[in-house]
Amino acid sequence: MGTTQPEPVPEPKYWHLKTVLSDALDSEFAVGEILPNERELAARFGVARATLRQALEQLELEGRLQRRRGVGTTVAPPRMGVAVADPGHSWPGSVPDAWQLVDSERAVPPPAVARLLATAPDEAVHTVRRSRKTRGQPVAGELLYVPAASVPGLAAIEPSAGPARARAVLRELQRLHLEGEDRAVELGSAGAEDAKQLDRLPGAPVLLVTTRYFAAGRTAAVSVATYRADTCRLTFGEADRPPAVELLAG
Amino acid sequence: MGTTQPEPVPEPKYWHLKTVLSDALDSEFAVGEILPNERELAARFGVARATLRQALEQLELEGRLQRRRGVGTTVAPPRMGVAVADPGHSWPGSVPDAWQLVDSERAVPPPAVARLLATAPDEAVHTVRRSRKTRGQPVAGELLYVPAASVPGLAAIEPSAGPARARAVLRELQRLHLEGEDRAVELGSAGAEDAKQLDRLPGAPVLLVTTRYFAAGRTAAVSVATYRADTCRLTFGEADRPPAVELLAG
DNA sequence: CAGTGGTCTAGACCACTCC
DNA sequence: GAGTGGTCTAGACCACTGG
Repeated sequence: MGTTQPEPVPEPKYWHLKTVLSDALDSEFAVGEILPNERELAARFGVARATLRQALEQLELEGRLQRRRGVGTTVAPPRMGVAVADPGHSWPGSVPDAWQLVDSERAVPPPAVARLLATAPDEAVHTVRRSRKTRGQPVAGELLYVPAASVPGLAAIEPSAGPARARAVLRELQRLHLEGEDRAVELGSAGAEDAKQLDRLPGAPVLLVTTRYFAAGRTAAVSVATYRADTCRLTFGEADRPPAVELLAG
Repeated sequence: MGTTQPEPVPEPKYWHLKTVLSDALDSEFAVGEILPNERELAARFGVARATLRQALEQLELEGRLQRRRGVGTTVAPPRMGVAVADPGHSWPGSVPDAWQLVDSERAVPPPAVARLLATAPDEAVHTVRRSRKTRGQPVAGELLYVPAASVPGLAAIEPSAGPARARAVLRELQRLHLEGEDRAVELGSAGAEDAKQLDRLPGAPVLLVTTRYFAAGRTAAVSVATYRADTCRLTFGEADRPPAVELLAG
C-alpha cells in the first residue's frame, strides 16, 4: 500500500523496458560497447524478442543505439551536429565544404520538385548528386535540381559525365546572383538508393531537407538532402555568437 | 529471361506492401477517407497482421496515414508547413503568433539544458510552457528555460502562477536586447506528457527543435520544442522572396 | 561456419471509441 | 457491446558479418 504508482493504466512493457535500458546505457555502458544479443536480453528481461526489439527500435530512433545485422547492437555516440545553412547564404559548392560531388545527369524531376521549380512536369533538368561525410561516416546524400534555364552556358559541354559534369553545373550556377534561400525539414524514410549511400537499411528514418535557391526573381534551383536521423543533429545559424563551447558532442 | 528484375535479393514483403499501399493511396483514396481495418487488409494481401502493420507504420511515419485506436486508419492530408524561425529574430511571444501560453514555474532544468544555459546543475530557472495549434490541431509543445539572472525584475511577482506568470516571464525577457539565436533540429520520441499534449501515443516520433537565445554576451534562454513529425514540415526563412505560391499544402 | 539482427507467422488479449 | 488499433507471445526462417 505504498503511495508508489498505483498506476491504474500500466505502461506497456516495451516502454518500461526502454527506460530501464536507457538508464543502463547511461550508467553501465561505454560508447561503442556492444550489448548482449537480442535473444539473451529478451530472456534476461523475461519478454519475447519482439517486445525487446520494440524497445531497441525506439532507442535506435533516438540515436542511443546502433544495430548492425550480422554484427550486434552497440552504444551510439552522441549525435553529430551538422551545419545545414551555409554561412551567409551561398550556392552549393561555392565555399569549400564537407560535400563530395558524385555525378550529374539530365533527368525529369519528380512532380513535387517540378512544381517547386515551376518547370513543366516532363521537362528534364540538370541534376547533381553529392554526398556528405562527417568523421568518416556518411551522413547525408543530396540531389540538386537545376533547370536548364538557370545555367544557359552549360549546353556546350553537355556530353560529359561524372563528377566533372557536376563541377561544371555548379560552376555555372555560381555565376548567378543568389537572392535568397528557403528551407524545410521533415521526417522521411530512406529509399533503396539513399539507404545504400547512407549505409543503412531501406526504410531507415531520415531528415529530409528541401532547399529552394532564388535568383533573378525565380526559383533557380532546388535541392533535396536526406540526413541520417539516427546520427545527425541539424544545426542552423550556428552562433556567430558567444563561444558556448561544444556541449553535447565529442 | 526478360531483363526485368531477376532480383537476386527479393525485397521484404512489408516493403513491397508499403509501395503498393502508397500507390493505392494516391490513386484510389481521398484525404480523410478511412481504410479497411488491419485484419481485413492483412487477409486481402495474404500476410500476417504484424507484417501489414510494419507497412502501415512506415506510411504513418511518412505522414501518409493517420491511425487512431478505437477508430481506424485514415488517409492523412499533406503535411502542414509550420514556420520555426521568427521573422527577423525575436524573443518568443514578442510578436503575436500561433503559440498559446500554458503555465510557468520554477524548476531545475535537465542537465543538458543546464549546460546550454551555463547554470549550475542544480540551479532552478523559470520555465514557460507553451503549446501551438495549426488549423485546430495541436502541432507542438515547447518548454522555455530562463535563468533568474536573465530576468532580474521578476522576483516581486514570483508567487503567481499559470498563464499570467508565463506572460510575466516573457515580458521581462523582452526587455533584453536579443543579439541572436541558434537552432538545432533532431529526431526524438514523445514522452508521456508531450504525447498527451500532442494527442499522440507515447513514443510517437517528434522533431525536436532546440533554440538558444543570446543577449548580453550570454545564453539568455533556451527553448526545447517538440513538433509532431507525422503532420509537420518545419520551414525556415520562408521566402521574403518571390511568391512561389503555396505548393504542396491545402 | 556460428552468431547476429531482420523478417514473418498465427494466434491472444488489452485499451480505446463510438453507438 | 461491437469494432478498432496497440501490445505481446513463441516460435520459424532468412540475410548478413566475421573468423
